[in-house]
Amino acid sequence: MTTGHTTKNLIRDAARSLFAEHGYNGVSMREIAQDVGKHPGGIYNHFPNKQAILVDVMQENLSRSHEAVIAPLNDDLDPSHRLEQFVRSHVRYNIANSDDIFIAYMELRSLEPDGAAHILKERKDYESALRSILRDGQNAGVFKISDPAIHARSVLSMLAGVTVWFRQSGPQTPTDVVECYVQAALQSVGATYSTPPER
Amino acid sequence: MTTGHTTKNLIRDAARSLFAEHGYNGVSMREIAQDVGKHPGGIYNHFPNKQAILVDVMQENLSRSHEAVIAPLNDDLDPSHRLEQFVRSHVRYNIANSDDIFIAYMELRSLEPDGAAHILKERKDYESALRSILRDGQNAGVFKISDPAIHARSVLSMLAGVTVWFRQSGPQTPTDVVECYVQAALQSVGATYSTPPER
DNA sequence: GTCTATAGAGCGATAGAC
DNA sequence: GTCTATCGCTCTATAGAC
Repeated sequence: MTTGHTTKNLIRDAARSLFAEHGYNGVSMREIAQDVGKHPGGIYNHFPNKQAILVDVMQENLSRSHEAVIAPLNDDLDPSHRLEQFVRSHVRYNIANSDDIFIAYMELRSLEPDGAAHILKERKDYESALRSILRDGQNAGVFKISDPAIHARSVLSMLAGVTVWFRQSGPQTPTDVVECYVQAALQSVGATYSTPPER
Repeated sequence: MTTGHTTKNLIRDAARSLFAEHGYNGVSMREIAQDVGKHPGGIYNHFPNKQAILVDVMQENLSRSHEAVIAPLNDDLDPSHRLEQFVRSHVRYNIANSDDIFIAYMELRSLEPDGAAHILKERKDYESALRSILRDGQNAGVFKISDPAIHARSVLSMLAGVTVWFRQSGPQTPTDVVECYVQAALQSVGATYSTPPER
């Protein structure tokens, strides 16, 4: 996913994959080094310590997901279509970057306080973008929700779940899965969902 | 949560709490021992190794949640009310046992193959109980879902998310939160949700 | 920038006295 | 069943040659 084959990027890519599979505490610097074909000490020429690799992986994901999901949101759309736009690009991003999403959810607790503060703030921004869509829809009377904050979190955890089970090699195509989650997410806040045009 | 204050139960309780906070790989036998006021070697009088503690914690959760959520399901009810019954008891259980739910989702990858096989089977049974409710509702024409299997997983991950943020000390009461998730879950499969009687 | 070598600490697990 | 003591191993991180 990272562009450029510098050693630093190779280390980040290897760490992302290993962290997603075994967890931050389940991966050693030796394993990361071996994955990029280098010797253990060499990693410290590119990152000051193990924690910095985790922070780097998480921050890269946050900026990429912001660019892919939050930035394109069109404020001129009505709440239902804005929500649909959000959910569709969010699920697409989750499927295409499942390792990152898995890490974002699982390894918050592995962050030391300094890194955690910045990353938690970016996560809050992401959550509040969805929450404001839900609030608009509630005020406009097109959503049926009793608490926008809780419904925002419930939608996000629902959509994060796709990374746990979806595999490109499985029976469903990404497009099928995206459409299914769009339906579930829109319906969960009481928005009307209409089947997309036949493909 | 475990009844009886035998040393074995105290070890299991301490491990559950520590595993939920720092992850299986982030907790040492020494920390568990210190939490129960014993010395490290003493744990091995009650469990053969660290992995056995994790398996024990997970299995206890599976049997308790089965008893609390799956066993009471009333097959005579129509799909909508059966789903509502499932979701309500499931969310209640998740809130009251958030450490267990967190561990069940996060530490599957920390299980060695032997323990994983049995626990994955019980999880599949749990998921298929929900899936069969969804299929019944789909066949009866009362749910709007394009794939019962995906919607079942999406409901379960939505409901598991409550453990990430809900705290008893927060602004919402458990009853409020349960009701909100019941609404979101029922609406997500296109079932009609009517506000519960005023309390 | 990459290597070898290793320091220093913490890990799971065991042995044996009581 | 609990203690003390310790083995053998792996970990993160550093030092210094090339």
